[in-house]
Amino acid sequence: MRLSDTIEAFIKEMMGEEQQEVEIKRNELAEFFNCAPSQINYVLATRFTPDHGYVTSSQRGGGGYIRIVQVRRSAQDHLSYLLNERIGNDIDAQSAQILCRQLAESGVVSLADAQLMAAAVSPGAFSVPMPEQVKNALRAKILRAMLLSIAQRRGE
Amino acid sequence: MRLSDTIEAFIKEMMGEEQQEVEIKRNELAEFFNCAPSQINYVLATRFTPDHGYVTSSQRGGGGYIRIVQVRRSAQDHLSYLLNERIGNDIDAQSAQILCRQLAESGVVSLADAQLMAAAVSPGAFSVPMPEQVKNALRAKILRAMLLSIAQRRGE
DNA sequence: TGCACATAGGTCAAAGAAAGACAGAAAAGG
DNA sequence: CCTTTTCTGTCTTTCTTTGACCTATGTGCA
Repeated sequence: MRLSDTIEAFIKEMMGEEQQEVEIKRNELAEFFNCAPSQINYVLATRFTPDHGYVTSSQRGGGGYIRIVQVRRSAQDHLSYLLNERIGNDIDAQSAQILCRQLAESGVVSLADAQLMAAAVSPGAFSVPMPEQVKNALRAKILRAMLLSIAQRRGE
Repeated sequence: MRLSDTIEAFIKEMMGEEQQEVEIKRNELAEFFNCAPSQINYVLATRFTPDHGYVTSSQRGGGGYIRIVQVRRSAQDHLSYLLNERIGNDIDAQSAQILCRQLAESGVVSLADAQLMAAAVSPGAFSVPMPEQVKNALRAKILRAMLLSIAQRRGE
């Protein structure tokens, strides 16, 4: 069995049934499996992506950690679709507004969330001199980040 | 748990419910936690700034002390302060994160909203090639737009 | 009054502790 | 073989902790 698979299994094992969330220490884990720390990143990058239903966050420096949260089953498919297909690498202001409204109407996100997202990517918020292309790319990233944040909500 | 976090928690614990204010002895506290006195300054500088909702003052010499006062604002005041004073024409990523967190901690917005806003102005969401100055300007606009959206939904 | 000394806290830079990024080597699959 | 996946190593970035030196305040004594 490949190391990556072993580490993947180990992390999933750690993630209990109730608590779909786990916090690891990259260096400790690497030491435990006797591998380079960056191996852990490889596992995360290839097996714990949003497409796989996971969102990760981390903290550097003394006492640092990596937190892996499993996205709720119901939200996962939507998330992959939105991230990969609906929002591309760029999205114009109007499409973004429409998307936010649809998300609210279809009940994927709350009205409040949708309004917040819409405000963040509104033309007004983006009224700063820079090429439209860059704006569209940025809008996509911001929407993406916000959706990941919503997907990440769980438990507390 | 990091020492800084422990000290932060300890100080917040000391701060009673009514009495939103506490006076500490830097050296005593350092002795208690078995650390360098300047560690206390680090905690204050990173967790008890005005952005975090605290104001500190101190007195040197015999009988010296550090006083930490928590500033309590109404939700309205807090929002208008951010909109009119704190967020200027630009704001860096870290300040924005801290501001969002503070909004949640002071109960002005829900934790979910705060996280959503934080995600929108996070370094990750802004990982597109453009000068930091422009990013900061845009961050300010986006943050402002989101806060206005929240203020508005509070309106009716 | 004024100076010496003890007692505090302040500043800053360097060291330490993690995690991230990315290129390139090694191994597996076909 | 050649391509793709896995793994390692090196350098970078971020956050924390420590330590050395500085400044301010209070006190006692000439």
